[in-house]
Amino acid sequence: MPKSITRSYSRYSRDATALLGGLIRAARKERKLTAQEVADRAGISRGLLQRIEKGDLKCEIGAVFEVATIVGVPLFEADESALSRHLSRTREKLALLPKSVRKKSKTVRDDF
Amino acid sequence: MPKSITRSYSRYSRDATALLGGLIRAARKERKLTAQEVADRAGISRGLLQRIEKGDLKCEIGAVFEVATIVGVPLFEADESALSRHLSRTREKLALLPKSVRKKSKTVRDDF
DNA sequence: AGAAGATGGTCCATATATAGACCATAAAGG
DNA sequence: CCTTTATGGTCTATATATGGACCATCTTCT
Repeated sequence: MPKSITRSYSRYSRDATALLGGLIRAARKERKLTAQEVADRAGISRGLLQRIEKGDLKCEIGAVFEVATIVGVPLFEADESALSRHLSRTREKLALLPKSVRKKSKTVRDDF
Repeated sequence: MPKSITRSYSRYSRDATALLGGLIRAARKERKLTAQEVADRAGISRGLLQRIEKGDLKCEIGAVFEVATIVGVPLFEADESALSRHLSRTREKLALLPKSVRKKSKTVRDDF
């Protein structure tokens, strides 16, 4: 990330991340799990878990999803098999779409 | 991340990330958007977008969610207001839960 | 109230994700 | 078919996220 960039995020993205973090924290407490315990199970540090629960946008998605899985917050589909099926269907669908998106048709009838 | 750790992820996390990436790619193509266009709009590099669409677990969640938002893949709730409401409810719920999770009650009646 | 423990924050060193340039290939469209 | 351009990959430098230690404060339970 050379230029030292401060990335901007839409409200939707921020809300979604904050919501996910909140759900994780709530789920963790309902299950009476310590931050340290969950962090250990996820193979991350307690500090990172705190940031995830706070809705920090700059955490790796793998860590966030892993924690969500551990405390029982469903992503997309509740069960694994449903998710797998959905994944397969998406792959099939993707196979049908054009491989490349053509942009420069140019002369797009902006002539009048 | 001192110790040079290769993080392990559950199948569920991997599938969820792959699914999200696939949905993003499918949505992008349906909308006839070039990888470069979406990357520019999201303020990220084309390379990162490729990794996101491939379901790379080590991308920052903010970038992933931002791209999803741009191409129109819904996170949690479809519309923003619903998401905001859900967020509020989660915050309220969280306020009711105990602030700390006690673990060492010890002497948990394992004595018999 | 006191003790034990959980949480939240800071700081630093370092592993690593990212941007950007580059190249090769493939695919769309004229 | 031939041109154009989108895609996918590699490589490098650098910005930065993370782990770990530390500390202060607050909670819970006795």
